[in-house]
Amino acid sequence: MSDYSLIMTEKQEKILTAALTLFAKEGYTATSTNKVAKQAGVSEGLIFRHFKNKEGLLQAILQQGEARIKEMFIPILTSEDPKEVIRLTLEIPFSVTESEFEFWKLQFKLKWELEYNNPEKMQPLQEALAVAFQKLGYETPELEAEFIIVFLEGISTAIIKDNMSNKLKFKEFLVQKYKL
Amino acid sequence: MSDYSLIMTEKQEKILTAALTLFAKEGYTATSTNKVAKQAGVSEGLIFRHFKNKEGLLQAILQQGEARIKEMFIPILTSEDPKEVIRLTLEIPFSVTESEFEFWKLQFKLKWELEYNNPEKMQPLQEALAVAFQKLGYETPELEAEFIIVFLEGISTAIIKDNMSNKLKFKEFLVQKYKL
DNA sequence: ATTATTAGTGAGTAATCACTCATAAAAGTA
DNA sequence: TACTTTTATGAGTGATTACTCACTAATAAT
Repeated sequence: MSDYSLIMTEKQEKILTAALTLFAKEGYTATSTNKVAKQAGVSEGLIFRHFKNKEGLLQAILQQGEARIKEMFIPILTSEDPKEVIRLTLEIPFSVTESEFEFWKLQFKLKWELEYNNPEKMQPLQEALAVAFQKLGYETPELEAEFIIVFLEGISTAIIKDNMSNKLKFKEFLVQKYKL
Repeated sequence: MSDYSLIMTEKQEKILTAALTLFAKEGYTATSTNKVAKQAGVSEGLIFRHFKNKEGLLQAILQQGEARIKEMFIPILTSEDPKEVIRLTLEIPFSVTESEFEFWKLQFKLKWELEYNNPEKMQPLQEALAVAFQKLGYETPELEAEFIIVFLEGISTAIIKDNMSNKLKFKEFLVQKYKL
């Protein structure tokens, strides 16, 4: 995976923004580079000048987004309080801001559209959860941690697809369930 | 949604089988009708004779598969034993047979690729779960039911993507968690 | 001021897309 | 057997695809 410079021209950023929006809404394969160019108000050729090809454009988007996601994990991975680790983890899908929403949706789409499979991205979080459950005296902390990770996939999907009856109530329910 | 006859020629079935395999593996949009025809050993025109267009082909696949899925739900929805209702529900993703696996994968892909969104498909199951949890004296049976439905999405994803460390152990863990 | 480098354009290209259609083979019916 | 209907083919079509390239505009370096 090659790196993309952080210094960008105005048009380069407009391409990335337009592509993220369209990829998240219509899907990567279904979005043509022509469409991206029009949305960004840019000639189609410029996309290939800056990002080499369509896949390079996608990689640039992913690189930017993943850097932002990693920052979200820092407070969880550095916390010493086991209950806080669990609470912060469960809160992740509820705290996805408007601006990050598109990127989250894109990631879920890509998981199924391409063989963009990286469960190891959740590994550090899962290990932190296992430690937390152990501290709290749970019998099988590793399984409890895996349970949460698996569950996280479900909540995220429900939230992104807007299939959750009442987010706040559900969140309170989770807090109660784990006595956080 | 139009109906597709259950009586089919040999080639018609070969088209459906090939399309299911390819759609599940490569995705609906990314799979060309030309590819389907070649995999089925059939001329491309035949697809359009039998299924009108590419979307009709997809609908025929979904119609067949959904009928099979519905049958899987019958024993759960008719059971009087609340623990059995919960146990059978949690067992669903673990009991997806080899032949049904492709269809399950396709459904998950379509959920993100197209706006093929139908959470109401799970509604009867969710209601049955709510009744079950109420019978067992849970404080908030509706939220417990929603919890299971949300969780089901996570387990199914993990199993389809083969991200589960040990299916059997995890299943036992769930049984213990709900004292089934 | 001159040169070199980068940013940006837009017409053009081969390949692929879903889909049509004229025609033929096969199957069903009388 | 003769006729009708259905099944099947495969070449062909216009639209769209990702991508190239010759060229110009702007910026940076000497």
